[in-house]
Amino acid sequence: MQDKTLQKLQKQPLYRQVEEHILSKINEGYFLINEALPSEWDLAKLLDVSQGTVRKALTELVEYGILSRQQGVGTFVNPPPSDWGKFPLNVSDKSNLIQEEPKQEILSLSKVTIPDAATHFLNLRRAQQAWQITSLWRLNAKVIAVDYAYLSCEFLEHLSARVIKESGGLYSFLQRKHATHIAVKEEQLFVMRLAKEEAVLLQADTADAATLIIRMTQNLNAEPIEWRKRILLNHEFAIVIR
Amino acid sequence: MQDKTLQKLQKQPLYRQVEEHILSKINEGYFLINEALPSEWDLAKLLDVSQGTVRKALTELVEYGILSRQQGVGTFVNPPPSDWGKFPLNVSDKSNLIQEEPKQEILSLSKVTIPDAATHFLNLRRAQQAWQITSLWRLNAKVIAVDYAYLSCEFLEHLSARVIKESGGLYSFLQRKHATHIAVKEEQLFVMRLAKEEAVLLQADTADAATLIIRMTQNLNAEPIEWRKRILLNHEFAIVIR
DNA sequence: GAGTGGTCTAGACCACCAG
DNA sequence: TGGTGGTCTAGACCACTCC
Repeated sequence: MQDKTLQKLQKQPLYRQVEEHILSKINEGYFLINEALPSEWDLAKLLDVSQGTVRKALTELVEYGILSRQQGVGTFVNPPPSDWGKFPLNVSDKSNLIQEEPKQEILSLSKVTIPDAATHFLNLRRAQQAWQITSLWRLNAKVIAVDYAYLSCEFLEHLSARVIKESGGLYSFLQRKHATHIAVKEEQLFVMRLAKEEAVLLQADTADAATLIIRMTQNLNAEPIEWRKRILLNHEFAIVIR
Repeated sequence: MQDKTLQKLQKQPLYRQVEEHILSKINEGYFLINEALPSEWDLAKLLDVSQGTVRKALTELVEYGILSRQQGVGTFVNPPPSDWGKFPLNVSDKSNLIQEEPKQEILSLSKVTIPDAATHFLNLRRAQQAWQITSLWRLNAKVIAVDYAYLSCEFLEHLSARVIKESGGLYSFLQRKHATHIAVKEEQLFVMRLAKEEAVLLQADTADAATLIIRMTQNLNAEPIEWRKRILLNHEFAIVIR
């Protein structure tokens, strides 16, 4: 029983260390997206722990949405989540279960003074600078939502719309390029009427009803990453919560 | 190794049988609400399984929200969930984390022809009869939501507003009196404008914006139980999703 | 039939809480 | 200090998938 890669006798439980190890291998590109991991027994041998410990680690990563399991086949690395989030839209036709995810278009990226509402969650001071990423969401060519994401400039010094697009979204970019796996901490939903600015962007009437969604995301160490505000026209589409 | 209460060599995994056993003991009133269960080791001895198997069963019941665990203290039976659901409301004051659950008032209970939208989920035919339970929800005396719950009459032959009130809500009633633990299968959220009928009930203006919530609930065997429609005025309160 | 995930055991030790 | 939940092991067997 020799310590090979994991530091036993640490405050962190062994299975957490196994999780960290697997995550870092994913980040390094050693375990590839949509590819199978080594079997539970092989991982156990590799890391010098029991299969049960590997199993517990994999179970948590499956619950986080990072891995998928198929009995008799293997355990696979999921692609990074999209910026839309985990609640798909459901076209409310007669019991059609057509669930779709809208397409993102990044409108702009810039440094702005952070909105007051976001300061507390991101641990920033009032009127400090932060990245603002504005996106438009389309379902079948129709604009259905606008989106303002805010991130601390200290956390991310360099950023451009191009690299985010190339990665396929902010969350994908953070996972691929900054080894930051993202998790939603909380979402808050309000009804509202559109202000002029959003009505123009959404090609809708002022005073139309919409859903205001505030999303707060963090990394797997529960450190705040992003505060996002979305205005969604879900008259004809349902937000599906499972 | 004698089979005492569980039937081993069954298609169901042992830990599921342990779950069933614990649930039935809760339903029988043998394990009391807010009281501690026997320790994992005692349960293991009692049911003639290993502590690991008991542990896995308890873990699932904790995830369902039926039990709570406290390290070093014990495992406790939670009170049944309220009809409000698992998403509390958040007063949107300056980062006040005051989360509150509104108070329910049952307005009426009657047999009606079921709305078309609910037939598919409840496996009923069009224009069949179903129970309709109408509730009003108040936050600090202010009316904020109306609620129409539908249940199959075949599933529940006898029902009255009084017994539901006495139990503290429909879900509580189903758990206490019908051994039916309830789980949300899916919720769908739309924005809408108030129709006259709801505007009156909610003491709001016609054409005011509101959130329409469709909730589908099932028992732990994934059989459909209830289809519920809620109209919520969440201008000033957020629905909090964790 | 070989290989994978899924279940189960018996026994050990650790971390936390209460009296 | 004794009892509880939390972690970990080594080894066994089952259930499923694919060749």
